[in-house]
Amino acid sequence: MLTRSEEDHIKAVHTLLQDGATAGTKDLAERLDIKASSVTVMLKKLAGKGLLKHEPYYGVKLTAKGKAAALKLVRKHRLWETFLVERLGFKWNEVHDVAEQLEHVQSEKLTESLAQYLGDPAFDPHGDPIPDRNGRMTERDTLPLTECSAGAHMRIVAVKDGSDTLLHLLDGKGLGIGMRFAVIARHAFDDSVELQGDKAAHLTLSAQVAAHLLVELLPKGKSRKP
Amino acid sequence: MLTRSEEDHIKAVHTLLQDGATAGTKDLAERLDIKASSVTVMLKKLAGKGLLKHEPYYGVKLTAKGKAAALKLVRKHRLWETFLVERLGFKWNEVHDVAEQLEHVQSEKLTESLAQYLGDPAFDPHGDPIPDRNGRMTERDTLPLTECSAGAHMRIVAVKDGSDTLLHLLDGKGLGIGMRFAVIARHAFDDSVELQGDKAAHLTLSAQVAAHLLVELLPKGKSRKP
DNA sequence: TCACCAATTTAGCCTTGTCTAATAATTTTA
DNA sequence: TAAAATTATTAGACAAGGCTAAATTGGTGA
Repeated sequence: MLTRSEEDHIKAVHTLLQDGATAGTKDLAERLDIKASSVTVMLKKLAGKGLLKHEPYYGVKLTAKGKAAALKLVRKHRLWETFLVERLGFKWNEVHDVAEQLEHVQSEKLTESLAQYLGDPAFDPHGDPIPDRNGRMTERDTLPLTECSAGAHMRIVAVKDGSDTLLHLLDGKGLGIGMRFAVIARHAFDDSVELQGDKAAHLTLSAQVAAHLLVELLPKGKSRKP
Repeated sequence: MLTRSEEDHIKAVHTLLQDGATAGTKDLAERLDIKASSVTVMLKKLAGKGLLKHEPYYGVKLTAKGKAAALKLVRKHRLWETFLVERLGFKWNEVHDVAEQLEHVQSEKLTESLAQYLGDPAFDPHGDPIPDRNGRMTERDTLPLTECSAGAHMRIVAVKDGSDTLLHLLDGKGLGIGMRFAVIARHAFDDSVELQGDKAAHLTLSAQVAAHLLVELLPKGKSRKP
């Protein structure tokens, strides 16, 4: 059984590694909003419990045990986010803090009942994959919309690091996970992107916005059927 | 903002007072499963925050502020219990520990969204009243089945202090909240009670079981309609 | 009324997780 | 390559919330 702080540290390590960053003492301190010296102490403790390996000035790696613990937390976090959005009517940007609390509730039965209740979803409301009970996630080929060439057909599958203001903008344009578009043009001048939706919907997105949208390419011509 | 331990203490005081017991240092220590000396310290802290008044050797009383805090916790606890049973398929006896964790999640919006999602229930799966957002509870005239005279028509509205074994027994007999019965007989020898349900269901309950069932009397003759 | 028993509090200690300040180790840069 | 900058660790302190042991308080029975 891990304490709340131990769980927070494990998850922070996992998130950093997932993003391709190194998980050094300093990086963890920033992410957890505590001092580096506190992180040092906790890393020692977690290494002692066999959850991670710590190589100073190089970074932390999770052991299999640590990885499993992290994935369990990610699973719980994303299941709760799904619940909050799909059942309780929260907006994308309102769920994080609450899910952060709910993910620490300890009950195997609760987690699995919730998953089943939600229909064992494979992706959360932000489009991020939800690990199954064994820690396995559905893989998808995605790319940022900024790297999508003109003429491509695609579907929006995830929103990266959605801040309040970004989500507000997307809401305003009626954009959401799962929507399909054709890329009409990419303007070299400002890297903005023009999209054409199914129903005469025509949109222009700035490079900043496009960079936050992950899309999945669709076979051409089939603009409707999956 | 209260800490988890502060919340636990406040709720323990409230529960004891609710049951008509006095909330002395020792009683609280027993209920919280900590030592009396620890309770003393915490009571001092809570009194300092204006949540309760402490009269040594006499007992603790909650202030209006303390009462409000306690009712908020009770509300959250019972809403979560309702969610767990009605939506996730938990049994009566499986919900307490999980609800104990969930009740500490801090989010006004979560609480109210959950309440709305559940249809603003006035009673939880054990039949206990759920305080509304202002702390008000629906009142009901109830009495233990042991005090119900022969010939009376009644409905089971709550199960007091349901242990695993009691709930298992009730399940086995097909008994649940909301069911209507006529009291056929009360046997002086062992205080057992005989009940007659709508559909030829005939049951005998021991005094021990009957004492745990709270019932609401129904106008005679109307065995069907509320 | 006095002595005892139970309830309560006080005093001092421990653990967890944090902090600050000082020190050490490593990498970067000039 | 040596100084500077960055990163990490250690040492000592503190707050929260628990514990044990000892002292205190209040009620009660002989």
